[in-house]
Amino acid sequence: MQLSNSSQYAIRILAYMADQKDSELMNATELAEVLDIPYKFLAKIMTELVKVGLVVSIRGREGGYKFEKKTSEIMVSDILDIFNDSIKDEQCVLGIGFCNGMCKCALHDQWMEPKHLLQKMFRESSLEDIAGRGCKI
Amino acid sequence: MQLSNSSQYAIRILAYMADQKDSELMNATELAEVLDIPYKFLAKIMTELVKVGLVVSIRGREGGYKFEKKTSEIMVSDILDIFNDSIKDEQCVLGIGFCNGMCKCALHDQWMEPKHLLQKMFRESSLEDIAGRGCKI
DNA sequence: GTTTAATTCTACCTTTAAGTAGTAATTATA
DNA sequence: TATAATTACTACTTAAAGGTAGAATTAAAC
Ligand code: SF4
Ligand code: SF4
Repeated sequence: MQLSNSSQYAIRILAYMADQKDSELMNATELAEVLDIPYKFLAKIMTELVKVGLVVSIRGREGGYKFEKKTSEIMVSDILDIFNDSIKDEQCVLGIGFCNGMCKCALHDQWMEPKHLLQKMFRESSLEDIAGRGCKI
Repeated sequence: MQLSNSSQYAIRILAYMADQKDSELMNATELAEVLDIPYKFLAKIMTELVKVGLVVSIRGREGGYKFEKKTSEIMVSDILDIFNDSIKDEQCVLGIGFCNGMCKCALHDQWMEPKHLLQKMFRESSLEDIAGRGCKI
């Protein structure tokens, strides 16, 4: 009942980047150091973020990563999607989900409300919301 | 963002057992067959359920498993606890949770409500509630 | 052009969850 | 007492996630 490591790292990376508005371009070495994420693993994650178009990479000397879109337009759910961690509409709490609407277990209806709250939270919170408070996550 | 396989299986097993009130004692072979869970894996899970005292096992010929407590007294969260899948009070949505109360990200407060709903749901739903509807989960 | 600081790629290693196999122990029943 | 049916135990294998290493590639700077 938790996000994958990759999602957690990705969120922390992007939130940190969003915080450093002044220095547009951030390199992997610094990110890994300050966020205490294994350098190579971070690089792997960054590559995925680039592939999916959230950030762009500038290769070569003086290179680094920067946002492709405004941080207010990048939602947490966009990040979770990449690592297949977002909550699908049809997802059962238990993860079982054979049961059809006709024959519901006691949890079925109770799950709707927290599910919607979570989806709303992930879909409506942008990186700008998460960062921009002067504190690291 | 999902329960482990073991938790899912355990819930399905116990829910099925709860449904079969007539035949008190259920054996692993039948459970594995009807629930379509690998026999050996099921046996392993059952051993854990026995260890933790949710069910008792009768060994030897004509043996099997039966509940130790009333199914109305076994809560979903009791099962999740066994496989370390329940939602801890201090658990952050993102799973990060370095952040103290002083410096909260935008998700921090939004997470409280769905978290409490989920905890309540797991803690207050018994096996009797989940089963007893004539449908398999 | 060469050097150098940076990203990217491919392939591998490690750890944990999931699943399997075989055998020992237990007990009702014939 | 022998047999068959059943759980318990120990150890292994497989699959997936998490993480690492090193070479290849890129492009600024000199
Ligand atoms: S009825 Fe229960 S087990 Fe089935 S899909 Fe709904 S919540 Fe999941
Ligand atoms: S502030 Fe955000 S990241 Fe930190 S513990 Fe709270 S929810 Fe988690």
